[in-house]
Amino acid sequence: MTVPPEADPEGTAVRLRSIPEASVARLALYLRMLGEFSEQGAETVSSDELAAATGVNPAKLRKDLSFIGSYGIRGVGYEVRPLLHQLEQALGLNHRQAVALVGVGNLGHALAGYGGFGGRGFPVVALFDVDPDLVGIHINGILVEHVREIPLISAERGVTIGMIATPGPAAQAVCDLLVSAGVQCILNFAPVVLQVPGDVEVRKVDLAVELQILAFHVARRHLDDATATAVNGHPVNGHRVNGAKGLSES
Amino acid sequence: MTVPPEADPEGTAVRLRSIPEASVARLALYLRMLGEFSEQGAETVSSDELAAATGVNPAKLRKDLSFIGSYGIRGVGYEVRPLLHQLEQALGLNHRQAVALVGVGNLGHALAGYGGFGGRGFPVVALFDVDPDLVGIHINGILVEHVREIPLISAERGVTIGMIATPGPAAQAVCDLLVSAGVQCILNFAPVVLQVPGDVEVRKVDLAVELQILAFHVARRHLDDATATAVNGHPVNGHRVNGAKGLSES
DNA sequence: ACCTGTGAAGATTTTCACAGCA
DNA sequence: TGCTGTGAAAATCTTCACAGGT
Repeated sequence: MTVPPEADPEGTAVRLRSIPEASVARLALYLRMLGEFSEQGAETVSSDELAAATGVNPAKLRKDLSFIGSYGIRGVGYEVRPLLHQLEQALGLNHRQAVALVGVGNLGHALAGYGGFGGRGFPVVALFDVDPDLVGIHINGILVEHVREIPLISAERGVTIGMIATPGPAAQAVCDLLVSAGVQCILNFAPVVLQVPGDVEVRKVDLAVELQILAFHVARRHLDDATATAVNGHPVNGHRVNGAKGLSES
Repeated sequence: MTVPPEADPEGTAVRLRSIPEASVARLALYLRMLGEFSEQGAETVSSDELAAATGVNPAKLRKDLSFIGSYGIRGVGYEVRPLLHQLEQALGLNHRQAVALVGVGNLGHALAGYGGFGGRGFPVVALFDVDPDLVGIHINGILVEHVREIPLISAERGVTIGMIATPGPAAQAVCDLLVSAGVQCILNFAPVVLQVPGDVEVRKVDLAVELQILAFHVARRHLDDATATAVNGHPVNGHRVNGAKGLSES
């Protein structure tokens, strides 16, 4: 028997389930920007201010926040501190998420030393590689261990997120090891599509693809300019100059 | 006078303009995967094969390819080699794109040494930083120059893409310098929203946000499991498990 | 007067399903 | 038969515009 489509009407948990995927990505953005507002001593922000700071449309932002049931104050805005906590809770940042990083070559080494993780509630608690020259060294005070230790050590240290920064061909095997250790969330920097069970979430960061998307836009722009010039006699400047627009992002 | 909606019927250039943004991102993916198929000596691929390899729905893939006017062969599939060239052309990879990288701290240093760029037609031709300890050193054979040289050197070396890997507070100033040098495409790793003129394209890669999105999914999953277990008596395992592919073990 | 919360319209993207060709 | 190419339906996401508090 399957789960009925509408179990638990008005339940406390269910509202989370219904946050659109696209909104989740932006909520994370709002959270960081709110942190900065908070550090600067702001008590409240309006949707317009926060929207400008994050490059998002204000109505969209309000709708995003409405998904986590936030309470803004009409005529005023949102109280920074409470909103911040609400976002943290919605994003599951109440309990720390321990990160294991596999592959400490070029990119991996940088990620291991990158301050942006630990400071934000994602401490890197384990490093792995296969290279005998790397296994045994310390990076940022953390010992690099052999990949074969992944299952044991991940379980031991309560790893919930795995980052894969290995060469492409090694990624799937590493992924399988992480999954076998119970890791359900994987951030994949390797240029391959990982095969995982349905209860594992994978996100991919693909730098070469990002550049190619940009390359496409250069090419298109040159074509646009050429045709527009041919018709108009002078180049176009089509888009609005960014009152916080146009940087739609994912 | 504005540009007429349908100048150049059947023209070679215009079709490019109409590729949906979401498709462009996937075309880059197909391109890489095709490269691998090609290396393995495949002559043709079906949309199903390529879709499986890239993790995309086959119908979506066919539609994506139809935007660049590709000619597949019914009953057979696509010829790897010609399709590859068509994709390269559509993505603007016929002429090399020179990349300038600003900020060679932790992350930037790794990016500078990352082989995935130069090998794919995106040679890094200039490095910049403000830190006196870094200015003057060589990374991968490239001299790190002072940020103030950005306008001059970028123009000299024909930079078309800028990558910003500085700390957040420095990013906007660096961005302005790149724009003043005529750079129209920027890949931004700094955790800020850049303000740019309308003719400049920015893409953002935000690692902390990626982790937070994952964290959200862990949290949601735990809630789901809890409720599903409560209803079913055992945890759910929603999706298909995806026929054991490949690169097995170590 | 100002700003949130949201129904409804609009735009975009995904998926289906099948005609048509090799 | 097998697989592409594509209208049309469905799903998702964005934007508008305004009711309703403060």
